[in-house]
Amino acid sequence: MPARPLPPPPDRTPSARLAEGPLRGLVGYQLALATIVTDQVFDDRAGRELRRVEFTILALVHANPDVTARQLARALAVTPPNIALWLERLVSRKLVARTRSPHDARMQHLRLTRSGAALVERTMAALVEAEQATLEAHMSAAERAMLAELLHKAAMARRRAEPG
Amino acid sequence: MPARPLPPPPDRTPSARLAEGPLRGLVGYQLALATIVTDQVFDDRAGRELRRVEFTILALVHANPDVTARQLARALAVTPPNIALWLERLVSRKLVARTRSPHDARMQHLRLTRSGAALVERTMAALVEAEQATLEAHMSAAERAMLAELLHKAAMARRRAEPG
DNA sequence: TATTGTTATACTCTATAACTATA
DNA sequence: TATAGTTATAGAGTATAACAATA
Repeated sequence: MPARPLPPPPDRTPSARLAEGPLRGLVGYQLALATIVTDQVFDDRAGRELRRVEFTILALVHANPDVTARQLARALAVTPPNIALWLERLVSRKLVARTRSPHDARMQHLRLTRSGAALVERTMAALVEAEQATLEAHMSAAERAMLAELLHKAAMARRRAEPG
Repeated sequence: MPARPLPPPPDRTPSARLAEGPLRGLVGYQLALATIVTDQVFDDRAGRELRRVEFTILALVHANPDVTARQLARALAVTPPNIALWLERLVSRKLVARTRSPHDARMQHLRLTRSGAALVERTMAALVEAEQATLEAHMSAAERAMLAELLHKAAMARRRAEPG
């Protein structure tokens, strides 16, 4: 029979065509490789204006007006000192506004400024579009939605490190 | 009607119950949160012996005997200087053996030592078991397999930074 | 001249501990 | 005594540039 170019074997890493072996079914490993793609998407479309953590903080504050730093830290599994550092940068860029809680002066409530809201909305739209454009060659819209849904379920398995 | 405890609204972050808003469908965001879970799994079950990158390198070398450092760097999107650092640590722990290529003396082929192979096999089994135990309350085995499959598809969308 | 791998180095990000202010 | 937030600081990880050896 005539020679023909062999199709590359399945179950191989992107970019280097290495066999994955038992890594193939390991969720943690596949997460790490998929994250390379979404990190590229973010860096291309938003990396000049925001870090990934910064974007996520802005988006969560946008969806949860008057959230506190502690709540953000828990949601993102970032330590309180580090949340304080990121918030400091966002506040100094006038993207986030802090106000002391009238009920408990230890807490401060966070809100986006007008420019913060504009930035996060613009960035969100760009990222949704870029994710779609990047992934659509390899998976359908339904598969993308299913992926986000399954990731959400997996994320719910997080062990609680701190109370409340 | 009688008061009853309200069920928590859906589409909220783990651990802090923040609304996700449009983040809900953003694959990159859900990846980051799901990664928190698998990182916990890894740290609990393997973190005392190996870093995540180290485990992945060992597993890829195991599945691809005589792979080169450059191939590993491409597969994992790690820069060549950093792969050299990780390999140096693994070689000094006698988990990986380097041999110069007879065909091209610039390259070196990597293989696991006996103890490297034993370690990666033991760790792999522990991680598979721990992932299952951690995720099974929130998703079925079929959903886990689907998740790994969709992640693999997403990972294939990686943009090539360097030639072949 | 290009490629593999390494060394040197600076930078970013993170974690831990200690501190202030409030409850 | 506990909690929210911050400051100080050390460590881990990463990236860039420059270099050596080989092709």
